[in-house]
Amino acid sequence: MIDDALSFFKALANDNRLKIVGLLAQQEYTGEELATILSIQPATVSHHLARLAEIGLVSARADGYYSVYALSVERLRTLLDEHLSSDAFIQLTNDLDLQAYENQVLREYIRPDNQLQKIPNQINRRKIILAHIVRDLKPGVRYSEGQVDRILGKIYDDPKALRVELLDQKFLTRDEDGYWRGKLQRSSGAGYGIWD
Amino acid sequence: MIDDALSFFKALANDNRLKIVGLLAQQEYTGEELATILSIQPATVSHHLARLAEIGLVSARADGYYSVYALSVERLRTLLDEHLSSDAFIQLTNDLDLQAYENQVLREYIRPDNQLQKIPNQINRRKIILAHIVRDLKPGVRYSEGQVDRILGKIYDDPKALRVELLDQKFLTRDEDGYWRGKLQRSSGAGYGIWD
DNA sequence: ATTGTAATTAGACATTCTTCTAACTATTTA
DNA sequence: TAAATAGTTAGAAGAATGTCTAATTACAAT
Repeated sequence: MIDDALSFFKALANDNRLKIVGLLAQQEYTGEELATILSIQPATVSHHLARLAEIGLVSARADGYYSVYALSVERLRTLLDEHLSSDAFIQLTNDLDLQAYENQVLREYIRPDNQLQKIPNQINRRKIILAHIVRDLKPGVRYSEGQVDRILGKIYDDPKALRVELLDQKFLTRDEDGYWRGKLQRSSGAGYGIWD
Repeated sequence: MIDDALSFFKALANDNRLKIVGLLAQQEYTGEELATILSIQPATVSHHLARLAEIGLVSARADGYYSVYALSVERLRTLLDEHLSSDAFIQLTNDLDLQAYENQVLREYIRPDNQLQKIPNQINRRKIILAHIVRDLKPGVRYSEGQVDRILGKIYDDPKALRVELLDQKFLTRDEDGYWRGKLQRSSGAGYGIWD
């Protein structure tokens, strides 16, 4: 997936290869002609053509002892569609663990026995911890203050402080009838798509 | 022109930078988060973000001692338009001397005193020479065989051979009333555009 | 004020890439 | 058949790139 995109951009990330594509976009050329126009050695042209051929952008046809090179317009269209479509950029992250940072922060503050060591100072990390902890409350259920503190007390020795933080950061809501869990929110900035 | 296209493709010709673009296409991230998700050092992330910022693809906003990075969607659209439009590829050749090969062949076979040394064996080169020589005849004018040979004789000691070649390769046409110059043709394969 | 954190920069090291020359193959022409 | 030509491949040298560590800057919290 990302390897294909990478091959595509790498293939075009060179001035002589870009020039070759530009030339072949207008007409066919032999290797000798390309070498002369670009002022480089035939061997170098061969190398660049091979790289362009790797992604199917260029094809060769034999003509006597000449090779005549042509741009594959079909393939160019396909490649542009594949790697520059609205989803293409997002799919570049397919193999990544998007939760890696959150998990790292959780491991840092919550011990293996599930005890919170300390409420993080930085708002960033605090939110990650709170978003995790609030999952101990069931959504849609209303809790008394005592119930909340009992639940929080199982993972931290100052449940009141934890409760206040959860309220401050809107992970927990209260009214005269008690507390309930708010909707989960992202830890980072709001997401948005490339093409709206 | 080509430098801009080159910067664009080079900026995206790296796996970690592609991943960063993919991540930022979905939401904002801090450098620390990117480093964790990509499993690389913050310094390396900084370096890649700087390269993406060079072409305006990424912008940073300060938030405390964090920098929050965002993809510039506007800029991405502009870049795609600029470098992948129908003309973009053709304009990559703007600074090239497209006649370099023809000129080299001409220099090889025609001496400074404008005398043709020899008719090239290879069809390729022969055509280039003939296309050049036929310009000694005015388009639209009808010549007798004697007139043709007199003109060709000024640059080559066997005008008859030259005349036959010009006819063979269709640079010259004849009927019962005489000879006339054919339309000029390209030396290489037929040109075609990318998007028809 | 001091300490801690995120980010950047400089510099070093290793890897990748570009280009060349030289050797070799395939094809054509004398 | 021998010589000439276009192209490819292998290998080497130099340039560019990616990544790291260490030092530095900017900001924030105790």
